Amino acid sequence: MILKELNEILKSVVSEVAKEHSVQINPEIEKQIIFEISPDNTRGDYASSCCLKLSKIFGKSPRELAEIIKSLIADKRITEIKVEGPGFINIFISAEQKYELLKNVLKAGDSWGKSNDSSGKVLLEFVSSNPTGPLHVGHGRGAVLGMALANLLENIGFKVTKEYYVNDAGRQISILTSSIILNAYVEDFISEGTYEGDYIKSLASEFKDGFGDLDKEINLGKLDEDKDIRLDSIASYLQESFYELWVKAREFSVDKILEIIKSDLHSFGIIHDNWFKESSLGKANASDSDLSKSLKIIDEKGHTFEKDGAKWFNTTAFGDDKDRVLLRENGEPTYYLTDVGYHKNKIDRNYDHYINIFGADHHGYIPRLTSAFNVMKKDNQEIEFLLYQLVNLYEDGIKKIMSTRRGEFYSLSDLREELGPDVIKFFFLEKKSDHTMDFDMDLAKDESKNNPYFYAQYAYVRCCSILSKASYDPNKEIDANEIASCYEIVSKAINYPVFIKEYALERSPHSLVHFIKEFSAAFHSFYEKSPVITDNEVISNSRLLITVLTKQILKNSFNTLNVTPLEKM
RNA sequence: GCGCCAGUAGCUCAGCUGGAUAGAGCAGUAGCCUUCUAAGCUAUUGGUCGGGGGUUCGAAUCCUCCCUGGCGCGCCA
Repeated sequence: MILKELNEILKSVVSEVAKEHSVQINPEIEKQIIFEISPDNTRGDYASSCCLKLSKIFGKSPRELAEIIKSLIADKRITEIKVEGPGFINIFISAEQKYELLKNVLKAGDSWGKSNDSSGKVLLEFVSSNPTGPLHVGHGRGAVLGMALANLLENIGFKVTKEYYVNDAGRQISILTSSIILNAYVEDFISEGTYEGDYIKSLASEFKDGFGDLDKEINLGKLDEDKDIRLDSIASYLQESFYELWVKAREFSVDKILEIIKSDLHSFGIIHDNWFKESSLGKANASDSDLSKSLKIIDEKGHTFEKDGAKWFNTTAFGDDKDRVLLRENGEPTYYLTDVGYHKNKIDRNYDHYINIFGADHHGYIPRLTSAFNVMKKDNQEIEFLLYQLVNLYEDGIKKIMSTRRGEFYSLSDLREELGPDVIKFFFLEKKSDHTMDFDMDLAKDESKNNPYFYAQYAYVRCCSILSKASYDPNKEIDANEIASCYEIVSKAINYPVFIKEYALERSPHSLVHFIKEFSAAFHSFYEKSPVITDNEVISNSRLLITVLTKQILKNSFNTLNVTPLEKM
């Protein structure tokens, strides 16, 4: 990469000057000795503001320092170097050199943008929605974000494992199991608090067809008025009196709903490598379970205490605002402990980076999980969290209500059936994830430049359309100046790996969407003012090269976002 | 009350590890189709970057206080 090489030249020149002036440069400042990619050609191809930052320690004015550095920079690819403004160094690359650099893009093809700059294993956990129903629209945002992030990280050399944590134990699953049994075998019951909706009814009837009739009747008897007490007593009654039914119904429900979730995800092209079941963590009192192992470590490191008959973890020592209970007064593990155990299991699987994508409503959970992780982790392991905020759907300018009291809700698959997966992915990724999003369904359906998804796809379609009529011939003559005049397309193409790396390290797929929008705009503009297929063979071949490059960069970008580029519209 | 996230053009949002005149799309205004898809392009109007202080050569960006909005603060999961 030319930018990397230019940065090395700049660094060595600066350190040379520093030596002459007996100036010490600390690593913090050294990081700032770099060139940046210029957004337009008025300031050259690359610019550095390092002299503004270094002027103080050199005891010289920024411009003065810039002139010294300028005089020492030499590289055959640079045609011009200028000191401008308060002390910026702007450098210009020759058109011929740009053409040479573009050949690398063509050579790399689909792998342009990929690198091995980073290394290490990443465990990326995302979605992890409870297997109690189909995914809703909000889950979709987390799912799409996770997939795009995984692709970005893989582009720059990380080995990423995508994991889904399945909460297949606990109270919600008991309620789900009860819901299925009640719907299958009981005529009339109080539905408040149970899972409802068409998917429950159809699963219940499917289960009844498979399991058959019961040999005794379910008699719920008198039930408490309190919803939670009622639900728990139904669950324990069913579990005790109909054990086989209960176990079968639970397995059936979880399996079936996981199938629904998987199919929701697959229809968006989202594939998890690993489905980790909470039930596999074992019991807290089993000596070699993940739960007991994690308890033991936190205990041994002296971070637990007993209070009110429960076992606590002093997470406040790690920045949490409250200490947290691990084992309840009755000896049962809390949900928190199961998550701690899950992370113990993750740690033992020896990854370098752990990334958890959570809905923003779980942000309060981060300090306590980080506390546990840091107590249990091995050296050099680190954890980070990415949050995504709510999605509000708007249709005809009106906020769409996504759930009803009957448990019927407007699901992710409903949205997909209405719009198709790709435009949804593009829209979800367009905004920063940690920001509430208004999703305009009318705009998503619009087939005009107002819709950024169509606008970008249309640029790709135009490339394909041109290239179906003529092809770039690398052996024929080109006009380097003609190519270099397409500054934005050329600059973005040459520097594409730099952008990808930045977006991956910043964990910001939304920046790639903005890149695509800008890049498409640059191509549409080019398309209007520069007819590609002309009588002039040299000009045509040059413009065909621009078209080929655009197609390639758009393709690689769409692929990274897990969006399928359209060849025709 | 405490914590997290946000407040940038009429609307939807970029920019935020300090740097050269604050960007884009929509909406508004004025133009461009015998020519590779006008499903598009060009030009232009529009901003005390929520408000007050501070840090410095320089602040939308960092610190602090305040205002407004969203979310979260269980021995629930």
